[in-house]
Amino acid sequence: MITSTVENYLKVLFLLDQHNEKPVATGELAKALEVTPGSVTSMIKTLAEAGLVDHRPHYGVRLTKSGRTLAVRVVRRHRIVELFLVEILSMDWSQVHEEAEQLEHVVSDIVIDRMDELLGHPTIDPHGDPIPTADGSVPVRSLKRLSFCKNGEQVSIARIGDQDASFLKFAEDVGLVLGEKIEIVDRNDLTDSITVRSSEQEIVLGLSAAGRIEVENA
Amino acid sequence: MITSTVENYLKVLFLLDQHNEKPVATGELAKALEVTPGSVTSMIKTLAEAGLVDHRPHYGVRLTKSGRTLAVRVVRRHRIVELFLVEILSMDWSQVHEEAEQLEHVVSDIVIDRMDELLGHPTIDPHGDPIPTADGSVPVRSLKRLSFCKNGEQVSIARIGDQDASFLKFAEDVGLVLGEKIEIVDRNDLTDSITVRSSEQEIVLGLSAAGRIEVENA
DNA sequence: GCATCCTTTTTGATTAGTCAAAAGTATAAA
DNA sequence: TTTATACTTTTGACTAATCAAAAAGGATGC
Repeated sequence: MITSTVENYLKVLFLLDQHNEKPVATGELAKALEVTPGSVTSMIKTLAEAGLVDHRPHYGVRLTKSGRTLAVRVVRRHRIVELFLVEILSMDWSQVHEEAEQLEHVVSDIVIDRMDELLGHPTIDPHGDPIPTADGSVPVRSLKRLSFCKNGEQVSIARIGDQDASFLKFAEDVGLVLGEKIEIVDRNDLTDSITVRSSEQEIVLGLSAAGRIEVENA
Repeated sequence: MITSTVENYLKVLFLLDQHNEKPVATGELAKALEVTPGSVTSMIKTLAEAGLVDHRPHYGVRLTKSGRTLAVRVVRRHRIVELFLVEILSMDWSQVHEEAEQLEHVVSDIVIDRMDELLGHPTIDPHGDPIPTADGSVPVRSLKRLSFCKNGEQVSIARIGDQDASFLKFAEDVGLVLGEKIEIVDRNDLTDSITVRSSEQEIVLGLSAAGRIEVENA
């Protein structure tokens, strides 16, 4: 039986593996899952025996095909649930991650299908992350970090993947919401900050905060 | 921490305790939870130490006040979720019990409140069972079994608490749905059956099946 | 009063997942 | 080459929940 714990290991492995091209280090996984490295090693052993991951000791872990399939299913559930909570239950953007973290392990396929239908087969979740399709394909978006934009560029907010509720709340408050068009007013390496103008106001962000926001050309 | 297992023990204890006036026997609990009697005894010991139940060995178990409070919260979550799945996600009556059985342990109070609001603060779930209020009170309905009705009585369907999906499906198919008005055409002890007329058709039921349907005077 | 039967409790083992701490490896610096 | 450092793996122990099987209670019949 696939427990929630296993689902979490696979999901986090999938999410970490997207950025890195290298296999995932056990320590990295331990940090992301908030367990000790020893726990990860022993669980990885179990997952490897079940054929869900490939493990080369002292090197790293990678999902197998069947591991990836399971992981993608969990991610799909998570993202559909998040969007559902925001759109249908009018919940706050910043609250839904925690909630979805629990629900992703128990909602049935039937429920997910209904939600998907009710939402009109959406392709992105409230944070701008792609929603994997029912057949397991994961759309890829080519986005760039706001911190890499140049003066004068016109872009629109495409993703704020951050899971920190207070950052999300701040972004929403200053009008940095998905789809919002902004112009780069001043990107300043000296002060380590970037100033952008939305339809409503000018906002100054530190470059590291701006790095957590992704945009596409408007 | 309150685990799902503990929540299930408390919930089942609450539901069993409603019918019986005697304390619940461990064997009864074991049957309802589909575990061995030994498992129940050891869990009951744990619950008793946590002050959630009173246990008199070789006699029976009863919820304490705090145990009951927790149990009622679980039942509230279960019933709101069931209704939500039927009303908002258009799921089948017969499927939602299983689903709610999982969800009841993970949905947050915020989500339950939103669902409750969206549903217009309902008082009964899809099976006709009362939905406990947020402050923990459980409305009582005075219903009688269809099998106890007399010829000529006019009643309306008030509750079909059965959790067997195929029985629920049958009831729905023949139009025995909540609120439906029916008349008792022939209650026959000899053939152990009862014939009722709804607006659409005449239906013959065995008395034991009729015992699983509860009605109120129309 | 005592044997019988059914239920309950106890005992010992098992599984999943975890942690703390010890032991082992790889890499980079000296 | 040796040593230091950082990371990974192993080991042993613990908790929650379970089961199977043995032991103990309690009610009933005679």
